Amino acid sequence: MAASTLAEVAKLAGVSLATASRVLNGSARKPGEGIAERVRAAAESLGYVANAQAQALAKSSTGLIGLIVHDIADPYFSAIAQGVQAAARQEHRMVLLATTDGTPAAEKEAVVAFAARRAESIVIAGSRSTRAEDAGANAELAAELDRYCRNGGRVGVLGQPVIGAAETDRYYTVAVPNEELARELALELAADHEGPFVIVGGPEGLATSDERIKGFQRGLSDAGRPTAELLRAPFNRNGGFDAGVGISRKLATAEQPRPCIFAGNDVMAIGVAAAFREHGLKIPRDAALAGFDDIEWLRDFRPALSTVSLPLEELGRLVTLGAISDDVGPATVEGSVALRRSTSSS
Amino acid sequence: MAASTLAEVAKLAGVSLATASRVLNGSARKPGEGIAERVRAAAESLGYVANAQAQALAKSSTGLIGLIVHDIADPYFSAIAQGVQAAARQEHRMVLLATTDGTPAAEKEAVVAFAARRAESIVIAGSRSTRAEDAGANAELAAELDRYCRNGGRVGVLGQPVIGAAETDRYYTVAVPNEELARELALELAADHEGPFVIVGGPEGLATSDERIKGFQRGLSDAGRPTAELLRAPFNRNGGFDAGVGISRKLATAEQPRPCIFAGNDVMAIGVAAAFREHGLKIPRDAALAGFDDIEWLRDFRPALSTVSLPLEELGRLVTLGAISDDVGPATVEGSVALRRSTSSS
DNA sequence: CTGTTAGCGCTTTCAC
DNA sequence: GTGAAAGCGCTAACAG
Repeated sequence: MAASTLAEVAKLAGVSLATASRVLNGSARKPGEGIAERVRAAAESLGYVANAQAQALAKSSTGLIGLIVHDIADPYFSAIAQGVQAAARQEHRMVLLATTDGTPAAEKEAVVAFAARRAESIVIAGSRSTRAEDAGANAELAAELDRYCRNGGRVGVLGQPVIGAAETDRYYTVAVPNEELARELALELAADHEGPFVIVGGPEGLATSDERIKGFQRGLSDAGRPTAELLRAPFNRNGGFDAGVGISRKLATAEQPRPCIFAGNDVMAIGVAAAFREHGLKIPRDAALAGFDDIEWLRDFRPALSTVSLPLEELGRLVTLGAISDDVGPATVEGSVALRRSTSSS
Repeated sequence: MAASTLAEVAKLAGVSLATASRVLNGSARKPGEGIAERVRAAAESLGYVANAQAQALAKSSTGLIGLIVHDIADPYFSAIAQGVQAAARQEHRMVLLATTDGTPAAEKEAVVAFAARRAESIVIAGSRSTRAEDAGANAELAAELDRYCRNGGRVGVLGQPVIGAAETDRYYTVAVPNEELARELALELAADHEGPFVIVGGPEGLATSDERIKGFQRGLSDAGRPTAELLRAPFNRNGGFDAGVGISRKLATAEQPRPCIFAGNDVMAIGVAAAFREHGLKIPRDAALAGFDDIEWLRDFRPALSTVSLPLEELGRLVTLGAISDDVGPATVEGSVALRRSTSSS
């Protein structure tokens, strides 16, 4: 990567390094227009492109922002990434991407890599794990993040605060009101569903999933309904599918009342629906089905999926802005229940 | 971003900068284990994280790879990004992300930014535009890319080669056989569809779209069928929807034979299907419908969409590997026609 | 307004 | 094996 240097440009233009720097890369002091013109011409003719590494080193500011997601191919995360990218662009930052499959250990590695690159902010999206076996890795992640903050970094967290983080004033958290929204969903669902409720949740300890489950149960309880049966499965499409297979079998075996299934997120719900189809069952005829997230690419799915709308891209924007500047007030996220055909009465 | 420096570590360990460097960051010469241990301890106690910027400057190699996509929220691109990310990780590189909405001007800007960051390779995904009005911007993009190559960069191109690129030996292109695959699709479709064919393509000049259209028409012709009517719309879900509305209206107006619609990509096809639904028309009853790409998140859509499967993630992996190392042979992409329910006979 | 001169943090010959 | 010193390309005081 050997492009021409500022020194070469300066020499060609017959000026000093400092002057060349001043005209090419912004500075308070503006050199005379005649000189400036010569420098620009020289730069142009040499195809000069400033070395951002060197600039970063010299002024210790990189304009980099690190983004950590579980899986960039997951529409949930790619929508968020879009928002992050938009905000970064608006603020003249570049984004460094890392995917981790949600494992705290990989997240920690990503933080180290970003810290090495001297990213000015790190945005970390995706649910934290509260499982006992992840406690160690979580602590390491928090420690790494704290160290990063102590060295001047800022971090934006989407969802739940990082477990065990200390330097809290350098964290900007945009919390998603999972629990409250899930409660509202349960309330609305309970209003016109007679039968029993079943929850298809993610693995225990996945914070987002746990919050949604908890909120949904609470809503049910508030509506005077019995607690829902809880099924656990991977928090993705196939997890939903597997759970759906189980439910379908049960429905086929015995004469059971029509259940209302709440899946922890939209893609799980889609999995449940797919399993139902394979077993000749129909939604909403044989079961009501609701998801969470309102993923854009799933909106054309039929029957239209009842879900909770989340402004994913906006979330990404907000957390990024908050992670860049420290005078961004706390953001409140508005989600809303969207009842559609998958939970209609029959 | 002021972390502790190598110098501090060296001082604490009571060794020279050089030695500290050798033990902390790999080097051919291995200092004695006793010394090494002291250095490591010092680094650990100071929470030392090497400054990648400084390293990059010193050894002029950044380990950065730039990725340019139209829209990271589009499942087509996010699948590719996943592959790019995987390859980058495997090769110990970090990826810098830029989104451009497909405008050559923004792509050029991204290239400049990556060049400034001294990214070692740039992967550029997404269709090139062959429209006359983009010619200028395309030329600038090609010029920028060429300059980047001349300065030692390598570029990986997914889809069509960059128009007007000169330094071709530093480009690694993974071409998608759009035309041939579209032709195969047409051939298979023609085998059991009686009625007329309609193509819902992207705007004229969008290379990917144009290739698919051309291949499809050729396949039709090879099958002894008349040329399909061609509708143009934005190359996304809403473009498909709008085109679908038009087709639905026409179908409703006059008594027409059941058409077979080929949409330029899956999301357009989904748009067409949505429009049909809104007009009370059913697929495949009132029209056969096929897409292209076989987007993973759309596989649970019903009726199952006939399409052409493309190994998107693998494609991302391949271009990236090719853009990193120059001894990666040309890759051949295998796509395959997947006929499903959306084009079944009735 | 322009030029000189220290660094920024690290790698890497080259001596010892 | 270890250390001293010269950069890598650029910015930012500080002089002139």
